[in-house]
Amino acid sequence: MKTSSRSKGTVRKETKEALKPVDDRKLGKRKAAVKADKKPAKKGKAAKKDPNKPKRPPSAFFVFLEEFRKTFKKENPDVKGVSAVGKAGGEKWKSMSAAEKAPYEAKAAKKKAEYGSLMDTYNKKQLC
DNA sequence: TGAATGATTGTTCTT
DNA sequence: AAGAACAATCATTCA
Repeated sequence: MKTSSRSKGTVRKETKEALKPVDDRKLGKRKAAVKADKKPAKKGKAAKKDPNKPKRPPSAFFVFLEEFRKTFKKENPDVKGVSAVGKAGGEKWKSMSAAEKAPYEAKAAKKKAEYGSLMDTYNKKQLC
């Protein structure tokens, strides 16, 4: 459903240039396919480049995943690995309708608002 | 023993 | 406009 969730207005029309740059991500291996190859998602600190850089708020998908993980693990206590929940969650996420994602998006929207505030502070620091 | 990885999508920043 | 990077989780795995 591309129903376009871009109701934000960021891109009003942009003609047909961004009609669909690429949607065949194949979802096979996001590692090198989606991005070159950089995932310092270590446990310590992934990006400690900027001390004031606020962490990005969890997206609607993450919010849903957070709750989904509990349910999934609860019904599948034998599940091993985060990829299992990730795949299951991603599959279900796509199966969900906009109405179902609404509450999750609402939360994500709120996070974005708070993140915006932090960004303002971060911007001031960067501004020298 | 300890640190790193893998997998999901989304959002946001940076160029 | 387009690309690149990172957000959480947790069992498994390499040295």
